[in-house]
Parts: sequence; structure tokens; C-alpha cells
Amino acid sequence: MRVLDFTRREPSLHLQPGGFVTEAGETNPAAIGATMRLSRYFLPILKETPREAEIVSHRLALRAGLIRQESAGIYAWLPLGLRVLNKICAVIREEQNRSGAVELLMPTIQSADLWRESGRYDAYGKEMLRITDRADREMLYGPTNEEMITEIFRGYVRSYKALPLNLYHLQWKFRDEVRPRFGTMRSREFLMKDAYSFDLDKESARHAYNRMFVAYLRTFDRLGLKSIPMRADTGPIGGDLSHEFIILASTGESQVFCHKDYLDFPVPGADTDFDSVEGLSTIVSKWTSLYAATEEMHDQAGFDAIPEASRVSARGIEVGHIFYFGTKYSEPMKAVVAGPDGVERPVHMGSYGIGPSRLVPAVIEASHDEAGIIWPDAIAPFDAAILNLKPGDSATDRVSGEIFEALRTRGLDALIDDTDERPGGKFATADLIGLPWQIIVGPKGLADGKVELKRRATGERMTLTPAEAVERIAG
RNA sequence: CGGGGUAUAGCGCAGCCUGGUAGCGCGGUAGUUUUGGGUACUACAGGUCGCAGGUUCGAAUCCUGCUACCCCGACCA
Repeated sequence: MRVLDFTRREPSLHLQPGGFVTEAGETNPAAIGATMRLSRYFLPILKETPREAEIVSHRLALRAGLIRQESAGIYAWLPLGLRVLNKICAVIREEQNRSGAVELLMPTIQSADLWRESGRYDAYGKEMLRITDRADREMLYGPTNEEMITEIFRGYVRSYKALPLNLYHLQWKFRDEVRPRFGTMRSREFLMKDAYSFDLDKESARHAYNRMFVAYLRTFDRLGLKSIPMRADTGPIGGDLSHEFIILASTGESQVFCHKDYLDFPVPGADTDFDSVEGLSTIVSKWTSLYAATEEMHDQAGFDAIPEASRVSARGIEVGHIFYFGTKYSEPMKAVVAGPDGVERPVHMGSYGIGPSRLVPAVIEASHDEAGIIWPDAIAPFDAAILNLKPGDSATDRVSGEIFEALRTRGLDALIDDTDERPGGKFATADLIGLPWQIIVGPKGLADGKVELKRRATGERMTLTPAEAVERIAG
């Protein structure tokens, strides 16, 4: 029997320095609603490993019921996976907003004419999915949005007084990869946060770049990842203003080399002043002071200069990429602003990408064991699993519900396993889907008024009263 | 885009070589049993054998064409 509960207060939005957050400080917009009972949920877990899945994150994403492949490189997000994706997006939004970026939303479908202006329509190649509408107009499914954001910008902004400006959006994109693989790690359709900065000159653009640099350090840290900014190829623009943010994972797709000290660098706090040119510049200098490079940019001599004990040679996954490209688009597309001197000049731009749909497998790669996923607290689809070992038993039913409500009051989401599966199966499922906490509510423990609390990441178990367990999780 | 594979029940697979109208495990349903780390047993349901053509009395099986998907490489967030 499904019990709907509409008594929970709706979170009200109000503006805080860091942007929009909900009343309880929740980052998950999906966290509202009825008591979450597994028997009423949609969690199609797989006991056996699907044949197509090669790497661990793909296997676990399929087994834990996060995603389902619909075509090569195209995936449906199942409820559990969607919750993770939404939580990742929420963290990204908060950090983008904190850094001063402003969210908008651009369409997935774009006009070919727009891309002809920048000259990229012919240059982009077969990766671009080209389509025609009923009037035979040439359209495309956007692989990125530099042209469109430049078009929007030039339509409104004429003066340097509107600068600096950084506009971002979270939108699905499509790149017709020759070989999509590894689940959503490298899919053809993918979700992307891309931000675009507009500044009067290169010096201001560098500060815009630094804002994103620091925002990215904070974002990945909040997602439970150790990210390392690595020099990336700047192509024809040149300069040092392009970095890939790499996380280390043994199954990573590319070889990376860096100084060990990066792993212990303190991440800038929430109180960082993003308007301080000096402050951000200091942080970025520190984070770019030591050797760090992907295979493509690797300089063996530079790496060898590091003391041997401090050399890290590992596999990495690219989870973010920031880029200053100057007037590459503003010039051909005539996005110009008047400076204080009254002279019009093309704006200096940068673009800054993070792939949330790629971060899901990236996090799994970085955080799992033989039994399944281990979600970091910040992006776990639910904060805790309540394993009712004997549904139908009045005591276990009651205590499970009470714990759920107590957690909800503390702003935490739990998923109650009220299925009639055997205890062993419930333990296996809970380990597989990787919620940070498991609260095991069984007749044996309740005879002493106790439940068992298990921390998924460490395997640590504690026998506690229900109230103590809630306190331990929420506190 | 080059090379190599695969396609049979929701999932994982066998059957194909040597043509005779489809089977196993898991999962599902019903029941008995069990009850703190994927319990055991019984019964039942579920498949135009990727699609199209051909050979044959007869094709999952042999032949031809097509499609989809996977792996390695090159390429990319």
C-alpha cells in the first residue's frame, strides 16, 4: 500500500550569497514527497553483469539500475541515476553561482546559419549531428554553444559597463562520436555545464578564467573527488589559459603525470572572495606551480625534475575543461562592446565545461568496491537505506518509519527497503547501490531496542538505539 | 574510420559444425519452506531464434544481403 505524505513543507527558495539553496540547505530538488519505499520505487537492479559492460563504473551503473542503454552512446536515466545526476548538477550550480556566473538555458537544436558565421559548420565534421526540419532548413543538435551564446551576447550588450559577464547553462548535447563507450563516460548524448565569460580585455578575461578555475576546484572537492588541474593544449590561441581537471582512477582513460603534493593541496573555502583579482591569482598560481600534465602535454624532462618519491604517474579521467579563446568567436560574429574610450572592440571570451553525465561514472570509478558503489555523501541518491528485515512485523515496520521521519526532519532522505526479499538479498542490494549509511532494523536487534548502523564506505558497524543512529547520521 | 566479434525468454548463456520446429541458470508468478549476508523444493508463465531473401519435404542450424550492438585501434568532455 502506497502511503502518500503531503505534509512535508515545500522548500522555499531564497537568495543567499552563494545562490539559490533550499530552506534545509538541500541540494536535491527531487527530495520532496512521499515516504520512499523500495517496494513502490523503480530500482531495477541486475544480479548478473550485462555483457556489454567492460569497465567497473559501466557495470555498476547498469547493475545498480542507474542507466539503461537505448542506442549506442545514448542512455535513459533511471530514477536512482537521475537523483545522482540532479545532485551533481545542484552542486555545480551552487559553485557556478557562488563564483558570479549567471544561469540561463539555451536550446539543444541550433541553426546551421549560426555556425556558418563562425566558420565551424564546415569545420566540425561528422561529429556534428546535422538534421533538416520540414521546411528543409539546415539544423543541428548542438555539440557546444559558443556561437549561440555569442549571438545572444551581441544582441544585447554594447558597453563595457555590462562586463564582466559569465553566462552558463546545463543542457544536453550531442556529439556523434565514432566510438562511444564505457556507458555514460563517453556517450554521444551527454549533459554538460558550459559557461562562457565575456570581458573587455585579456587581463580581465584572465580573472574570469581564475574564477572558474577556483569554482572547479571547489565543485570537484564537494563531489568527493580529488581533482588536479593540468595544462591542456590551447591550440592556435596559445598561452597558458587552458586546463583540464583530472581525477585519478586506476581505470582512467588516459595516462597522467603530476607532483604528489597536489593530492594534499587545501581546496579554497566557501568564503573565497571571487572578486579579489589578487586572491584568485594567488590560488591559481599555487595550483599551477607544480608539474601536472596529461599524456598529450607530457614533458618527460620536466617530470624527471621532480624528486622520484613525489612523482605520480597514474590513470586519470577528465571531468572538466576550461579555456580562454580570446576573440575567436567575437571577431567573426561581431560581438563588440564600447570601452571607456568609446572605441568598439571584440570581447574576450572563455568557455568552461563540466560533464555531469560523465561525472556519475567518474565518481563510481573513484569510489567503489567488490560489492558495489560507494557514493560520496554529497551526491548519494539517498542519504541512507533503512533495511526493514521483516516487513509486516509491527515493530520493524514502526521503527523503520520512525527513523525515516526522523531523518526527514533533519533534512535527510532515506530509502526504506520494505520488500519481502530475504535479509541477505537486502544487504547485497544496499551494498550495490552504495548509499552512505545502512540502518538495519530487524526483530533480533529490536528485542533490545537496538538497530544496526553500517557505514558503507568503511564497513564499520554500530549497534545503537534508533535515536542514536539518526543522531550519528545527521550529526 | 580500419581490424575483430556477437545477435536464441527480462538478464547471463547452451544448441548451429553433423537441418527434423528450442533448452539451462538467474529473474518473474503461485505455493510450501526458510528468516540477520543473494534459502531449498514444486508447479506455472514467458521466445515470429535481429531483419529480408534463398536452398530444402523441412532452417535457430546451410547460403546471400541488410541492420543493430560490443571489443581493439585512431579520435574526443
